[in-house]
Amino acid sequence: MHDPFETEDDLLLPDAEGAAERPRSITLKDVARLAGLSPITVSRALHNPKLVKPDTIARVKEAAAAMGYIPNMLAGSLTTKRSQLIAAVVPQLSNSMFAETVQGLNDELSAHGYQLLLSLSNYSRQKEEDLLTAILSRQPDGVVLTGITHHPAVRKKLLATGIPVVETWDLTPSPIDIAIGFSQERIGEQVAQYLLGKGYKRFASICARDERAIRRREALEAELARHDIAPLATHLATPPTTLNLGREALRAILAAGHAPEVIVCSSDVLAQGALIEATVQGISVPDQLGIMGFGDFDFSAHTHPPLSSVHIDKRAIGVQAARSLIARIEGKALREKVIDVGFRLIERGTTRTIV
Amino acid sequence: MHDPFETEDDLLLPDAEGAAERPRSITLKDVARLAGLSPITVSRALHNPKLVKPDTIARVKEAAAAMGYIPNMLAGSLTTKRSQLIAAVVPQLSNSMFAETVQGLNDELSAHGYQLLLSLSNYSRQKEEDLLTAILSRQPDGVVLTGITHHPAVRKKLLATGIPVVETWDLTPSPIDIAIGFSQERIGEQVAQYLLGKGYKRFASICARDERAIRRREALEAELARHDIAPLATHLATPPTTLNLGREALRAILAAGHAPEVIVCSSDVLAQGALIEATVQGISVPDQLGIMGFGDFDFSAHTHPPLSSVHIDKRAIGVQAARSLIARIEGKALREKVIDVGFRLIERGTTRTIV
DNA sequence: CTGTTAGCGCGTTCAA
DNA sequence: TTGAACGCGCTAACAG
Repeated sequence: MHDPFETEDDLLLPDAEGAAERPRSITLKDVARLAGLSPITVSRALHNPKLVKPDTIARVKEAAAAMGYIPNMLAGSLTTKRSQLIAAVVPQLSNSMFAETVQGLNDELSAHGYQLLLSLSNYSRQKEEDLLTAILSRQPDGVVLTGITHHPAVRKKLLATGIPVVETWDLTPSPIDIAIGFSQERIGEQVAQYLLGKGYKRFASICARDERAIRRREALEAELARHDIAPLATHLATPPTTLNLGREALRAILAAGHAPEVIVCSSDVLAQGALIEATVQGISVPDQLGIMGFGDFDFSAHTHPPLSSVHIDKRAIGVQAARSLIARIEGKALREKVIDVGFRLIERGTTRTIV
Repeated sequence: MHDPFETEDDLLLPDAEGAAERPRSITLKDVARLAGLSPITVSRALHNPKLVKPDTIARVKEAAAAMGYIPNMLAGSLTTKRSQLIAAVVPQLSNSMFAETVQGLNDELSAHGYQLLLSLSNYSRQKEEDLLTAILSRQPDGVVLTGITHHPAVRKKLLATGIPVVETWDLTPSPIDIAIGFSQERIGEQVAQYLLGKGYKRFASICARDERAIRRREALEAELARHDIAPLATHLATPPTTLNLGREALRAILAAGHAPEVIVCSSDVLAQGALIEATVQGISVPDQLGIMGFGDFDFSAHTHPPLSSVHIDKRAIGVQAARSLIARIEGKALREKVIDVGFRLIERGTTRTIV
């Protein structure tokens, strides 16, 4: 097969001074002219080869390659009403669990010919709403949101466009369209029960200023309350949660004179920070202090001692979101609009093993 | 101001069965009709208000809000040839330094009204090339790539379109368009010199199978060779680099009977793993074993002992990439096509302080 | 300040 | 199996 570029020895270099004068781009028409066909035949040869004679296809492909033809999807999507674009809004990428979800989402979308338009809301409802308008103006085939609480206009706009939507990292009986996540409340409750079962009585927590983390903590405290236990202290940390925030939080809690038996963290990153701080201060974990994390990061099994945590399949949330969206776009009926990916308490070395 | 949605009590719910029948979307024409104006006036009122009388603008805005009008950017971009879209290709997001760069890129782009089309290449040149075609078909105003080595077709296509391009995380005298990064070679060399200066003689390394990491290691070994030192062992790890990979690597190196004085890691994540493994094995760091990381992650200053590392401003690479691209798009002349963001050796507790 | 005309590049629809 | 006409929704260019 011949090199499609061998005749191109006159490539234009981008212009260093001022706006680059882009060469007028090659269109379907140009290819058609070279191949001696009509534009529509070229279009079909490229996207719907069954309708075209094999040698015509060959002629088209050769012409397209020779000219370095790249289709203009803006124009295509304008007619077909399909953009092959999925938009996702997550709070943050640095130091967050969402990077894994975005990775999963991307991988699955990519495998199905979709592309990802990514926006970061920085945990701001207003920002999310602003982003959404810009997003919808790109006519995405689907939208992935983080969480279930949004600016009221978000729900309204999304319902008005009728576009498939997945809300992630949480569950709700009344999703905008589809929800894929897990119950914060059940986690809080089960963590409480687990730790109570271990005989812990004096609780503290280090919690990110993140709506879901807060709901988990509230559920935990509610369960403690049912056992007549009030938490000693809660330290709030603004995301992104870093290891140092965990260290500082534990330091602050201890400096305030609290002596918790166990400390519940809203992220393993914070938990690892607490673990290091405890180690540095000569507090033995788990003998003198238990530490419970969240997220089961891939470092969590390998700290010393390894972190007890709550496992969430962060990647699966993204993969599943992509699948549901694609199914919806392709008109397949969904088995369920609310998918619970669950969670698993992981007992490791930072919580005591004997009661 | 009146609620734009209060008259909308007939929102269509997405159809659970089969493809959603989307309501025909509201266009500029619809808004124009309601406002009693021509479409172009509405367009101007929305995007070029200086050309329009204030009360006309008010009428337009009211009509647009009442109808829940969302512009169709595909159509707009088709005419203007400007998509307000920047495409970025990075190898991975999970557990990688690129998440920070993407975050910086996004934040800066977002502040200037651009959106981000994100693709992940999984360190594959071929995948990058495949992605690029899909990317270019969206008519992005600019492209951000990771690294300076690409499939030959990548350079060709990019030059042919004349689109602004930034290559990141590395430097080269001959970028496709713009390069923003740092010199792998100088890092390898300086790390070698720094460690030699500390009196280390027996070196091992844990290195990701990543082109840039490998070049850093090679530069380090070249510098060692100049001092007649051959490294004892190199352990290669496939990205994403996890803490456990670092632990395993150190274990493997020791099990093979090597007794390095210092171990150079291509990422702080690996370094932290090595640190933990050393601690677990009762090897005192830095007394019996020095550990040098790379990347200066935000946990690195807070491990115990804190990690010596090479600081890279990962976020700045993204921010700077956005700025250069935007400048280019707006036709401003760039001061330089190759921007060295530099690096800084950070001496902390995992390398010995006395010679 | 506002409107008319034309066309961006493509795919749907209908016809041959 | 191929083609012609048309329109997707918008804005540039020109007019008034």
